[in-house]
Amino acid sequence: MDQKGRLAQRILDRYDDMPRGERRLADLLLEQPMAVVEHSAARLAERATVSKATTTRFFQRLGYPSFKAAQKAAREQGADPQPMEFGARMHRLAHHQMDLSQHLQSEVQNLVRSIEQQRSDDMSRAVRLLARAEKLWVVGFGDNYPLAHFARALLIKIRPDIRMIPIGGFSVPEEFASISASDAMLVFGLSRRTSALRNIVRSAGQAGARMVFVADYASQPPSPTESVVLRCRTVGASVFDSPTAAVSLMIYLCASLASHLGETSIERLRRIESIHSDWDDGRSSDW
Amino acid sequence: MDQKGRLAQRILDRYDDMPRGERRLADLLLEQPMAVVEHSAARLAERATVSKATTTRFFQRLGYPSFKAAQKAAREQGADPQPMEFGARMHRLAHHQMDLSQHLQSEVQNLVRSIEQQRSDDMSRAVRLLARAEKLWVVGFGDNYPLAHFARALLIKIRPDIRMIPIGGFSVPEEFASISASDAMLVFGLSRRTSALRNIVRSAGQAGARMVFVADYASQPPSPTESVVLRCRTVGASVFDSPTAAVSLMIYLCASLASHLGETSIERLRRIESIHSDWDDGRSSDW
DNA sequence: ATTATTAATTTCAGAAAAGAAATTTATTTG
DNA sequence: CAAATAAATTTCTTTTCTGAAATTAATAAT
Repeated sequence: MDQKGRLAQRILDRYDDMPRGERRLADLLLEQPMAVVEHSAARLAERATVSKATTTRFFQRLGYPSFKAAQKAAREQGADPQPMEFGARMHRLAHHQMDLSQHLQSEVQNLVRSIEQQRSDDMSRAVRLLARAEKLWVVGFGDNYPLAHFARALLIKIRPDIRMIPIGGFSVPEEFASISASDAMLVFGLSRRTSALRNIVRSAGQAGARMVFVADYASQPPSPTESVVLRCRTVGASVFDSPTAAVSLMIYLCASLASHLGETSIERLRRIESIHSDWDDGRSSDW
Repeated sequence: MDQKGRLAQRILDRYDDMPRGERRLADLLLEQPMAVVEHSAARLAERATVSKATTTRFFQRLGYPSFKAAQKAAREQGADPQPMEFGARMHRLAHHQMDLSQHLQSEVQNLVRSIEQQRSDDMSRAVRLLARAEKLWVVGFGDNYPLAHFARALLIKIRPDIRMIPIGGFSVPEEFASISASDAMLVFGLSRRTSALRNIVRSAGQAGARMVFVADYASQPPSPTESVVLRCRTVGASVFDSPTAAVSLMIYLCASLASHLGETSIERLRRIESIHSDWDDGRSSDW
């Protein structure tokens, strides 16, 4: 009935009733979607510490006639986006009534799964990387802009020199010119990635800046050395993708960063708080 | 140092090598941490569609001598996180109790509680109100600005005439002057509410505009007739308040609105999608 | 205190999963 | 084209998981 989706989609669809070994493969492939085209089935098995037999069964369970078939499909769709998704969403919008509990379930799953899958050393690498940076660039275009904005609002509370890209209506290259090898960049690339984003990432890489990518499972960010990829599940119960898990992860990331920075950031938070109360930006309960 | 970990922590520790049935229980308990004290082992089994035997084994695998022991431990440790004052937060930050599983639990609780408490007729009133409006104003200052921005990004996909306040560096009254009685306003007032916000709300009320407030539980928005208050839990596990639930609620609200608007919004979404692909703002999986 | 009731654990047999090895299929090389 | 090699799949066996039923422990009622 349903259109055969991308590999990641198929995995998520069946994730809940996969046995342990297959789940290991699932996790591996969600984390590294390219692995399926880059490695042999045997190598995948090895990396997931699972037998070759299990690997074969895994791809069969996903509905592929064979591993090769899955690999081929992935290779073809790899550069190509998922073509049918939009139509499917419209269909769902038109016919399904929105159901809060369904939404809740989906959201909680996004959260739980995203956080479950998070490698704690990735997280702490990200924190160290952001802490060490001289200037910190926060980048997000289109739908990712509010997310970037949100992250910046958190970051600016705990350390100085946080810059947004894009900003106002200013031309990006002019602003971006001042990036240096001692800087770090927090890049939001959920769902749609514009060429502007690609350009920036490339330039930042050339400038030698470290990067933290916030991505969904479907995408494959570049991974230069010393960059970190934080993946979020963004499945939406209806028309829209959900950045909820990404937001949540940012809160955790920033809290960790604050903790890592220690007294410096505490002092900064205090100062901000005191300025606020000077200005009487109320925390009172009435509006 | 730390006592035996919290339930959620233990679950996450072992999650990766849990068999399927136990994972069902794990998911259930991560999503509803209170379930372990509120229900019997048999009831948990039932809710996770798993046998009682599995439930027993599950808690044993987690290292508890028995289900009862786990329940007792949860009851003692389990009082859910209360909002803390600034000082307490600083203290916690300084003493570095950053724990992913705690964050997760707090976030899921925020989500679940926020959505559970939502009166469904409030939701649909909000939808109708936003659907009927001629122009739609989205308002959020300070920390609420990214949220407002995010909401606007969703709304503009499904209907025209969405205005942000504040915008750019423009003076608010000048922009705001064009509000009319046939307009509606979506107002974000989580945590800190500035005087600018109060002013706007007052003026909008005088102009006769309908309003949807997104507020936390601590605050008491004004409630003129025909306005709706959507409350969100924003308790953070660490330094920062968490707008996660608010984000999620906005997604639902906007999806419902899209559904309510029907063909109009579908058409609009299609147009947007097609413009995107014209411009080749890629949905490709590479960066 | 004894019994009745309910809840949790253990036992046990059948089902599912997983790996090793055998087999088949594809690919390379002579 | 055949043989050799490599890769994927199946088969077969062992191990792990699971639920039903039996057992034991806890709680309530008399």
